[in-house]
Amino acid sequence: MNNKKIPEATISRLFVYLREVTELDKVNIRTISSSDLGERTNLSDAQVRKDLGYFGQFGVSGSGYAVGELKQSLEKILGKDKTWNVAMVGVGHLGSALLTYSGFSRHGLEIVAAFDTDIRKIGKTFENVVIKPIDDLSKIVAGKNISLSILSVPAREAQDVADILIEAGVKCILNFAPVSLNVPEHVKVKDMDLSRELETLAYFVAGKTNGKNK
Amino acid sequence: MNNKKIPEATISRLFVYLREVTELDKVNIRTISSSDLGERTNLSDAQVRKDLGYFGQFGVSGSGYAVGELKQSLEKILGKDKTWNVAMVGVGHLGSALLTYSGFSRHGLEIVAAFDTDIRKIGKTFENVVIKPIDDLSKIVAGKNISLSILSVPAREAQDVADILIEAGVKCILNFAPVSLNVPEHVKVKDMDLSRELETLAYFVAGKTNGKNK
DNA sequence: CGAAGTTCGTGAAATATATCACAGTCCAAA
DNA sequence: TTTGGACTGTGATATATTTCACGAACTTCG
Ligand SMILES: NC(=O)c1ccc[n+]([C@@H]2O[C@H](COP(=O)([O-])OP(=O)(O)OC[C@H]3O[C@@H](n4cnc5c(N)ncnc54)[C@H](O)[C@@H]3O)[C@@H](O)[C@H]2O)c1
Ligand SMILES: NC(=O)c1ccc[n+]([C@@H]2O[C@H](COP(=O)([O-])OP(=O)(O)OC[C@H]3O[C@@H](n4cnc5c(N)ncnc54)[C@H](O)[C@@H]3O)[C@@H](O)[C@H]2O)c1
Repeated sequence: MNNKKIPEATISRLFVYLREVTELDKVNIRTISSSDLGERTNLSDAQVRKDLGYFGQFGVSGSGYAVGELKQSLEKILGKDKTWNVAMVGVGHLGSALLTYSGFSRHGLEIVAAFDTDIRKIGKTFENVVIKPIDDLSKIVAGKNISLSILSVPAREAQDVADILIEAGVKCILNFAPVSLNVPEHVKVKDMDLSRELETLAYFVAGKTNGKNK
Repeated sequence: MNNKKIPEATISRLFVYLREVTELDKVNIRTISSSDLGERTNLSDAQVRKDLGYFGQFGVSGSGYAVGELKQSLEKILGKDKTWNVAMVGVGHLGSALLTYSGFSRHGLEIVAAFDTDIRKIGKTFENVVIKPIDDLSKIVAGKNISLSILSVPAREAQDVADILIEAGVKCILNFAPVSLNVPEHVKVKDMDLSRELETLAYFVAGKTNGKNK
């Protein structure tokens, strides 16, 4: 039916559609058109239809998409019946906020292991996760079959830790350290460089607005 | 010389190049080729040259880019001589980690105001920033000429707070709440949806790897 | 100095992604 | 049942972004 390559952006948007139809479902809205769904997600109606179109035909001409069905279909497509184990490395300011965040598990993401080098932190427990020394990483990641990781160590440590994670078999890294990580082909990194994102936003409103000369 | 529209992705990468040449400069490397710079940033040599090409000619055929000059040029292009005031709304787990992060100010981003609704938090100080009630937002944002903001309130509150921010004159929102914000044309939102990013990563390694059925 | 070897800058080509636009389908109402 | 209106699904088109590829500029070295 459709064997074209699916853009990564499409997958990412599918999660947004799912979030939206989940909300609609809660308030007993039964049907939604691509244009309404687009409006709610700040996307065009065509974008919505095209994204869904990669995976089949979910809509009904004349009335739109059945919310319940679309929700189920998206959950199926996106593998929402699965749970992902996640390893967290670097339980500092940011790491501990993430570690205590309950939102992940609602999305099937379970932080099942956390690592740090600071002996004052090792052994402490956050949300049922005991912080382990980094030297235990390899064994634990393999043992718990972990393929996702969150990296929130200082920039200077990030590459070393990434290497350890990859060596241990991790396949994805959500990287908060402001460095470009060097990783093999089969490993996916998503950089979450907050400063950079803010600065990029600022760039596009500069001139119109009010950055101050130092 | 060049009046084509510059891709946002290019701007974002420029910050990466700048980070890299800053490091090179520190260790007294004087010259770097586009292919070396690309290697360090996980980009192609052509990409590097094209990105820089939007802003002029910085390179020297046969030897590459002079690190010091490139650094200065990038700083100029990216407005690194400016400082941006940032407002932070929602000083919870995530917000307080961000508030205490020293990395922002190293990039010319100063969190100069923080807001919350929780009376137990109002009045407390983090890194010289006193947490204020949300009702003071409008006045303070206008008074301090703030155009950037970080939104880390619960999802259900996010749209309301965004409206307040926009009404107060903020032009950019770095949004950590997992909701699609509705904003006017002239306001830029960057979603930082951590769960979604992790799930999207997971999607692309699924099959090859080990999500567990619930 | 001249030749060999690098590397840039940049149009042109290739890819990737988003939008358009409309035939075809379905619904609802009379 | 028929008609009008509301929508989808999807090729075709447009736009955006990246990669290619090569002439020209520059460096180095014998
Ligand atoms: N805190 C923020 O709000 C924020 C914002 C943007 C980016 N970041 C980035 O996120 C990363 C973490 O920031 P943070 O503020 O949480 O820093 P932090 O110093 O509070 O925490 C870092 C943690 O990593 C641990 N660590 C250091 N080396 C390690 C290693 N080799 N293996 C395992 N653990 C190690 C430290 O013991 C510490 O607990 C940094 O790269 C920072 O630039 C943080
Ligand atoms: N904590 C994390 O690691 C994490 C990870 C991913 C996403 N997020 C998202 O970031 C947001 C914040 O998460 P958190 O864990 O820090 O939550 P939190 O509950 O710890 O903090 C939220 C803060 O916002 C304040 N608040 C609530 N309503 C407000 C309003 N109308 N105006 C001003 N302040 C208000 C609360 O008093 C609280 O201090 C949420 O949307 C969450 O989904 C958090």
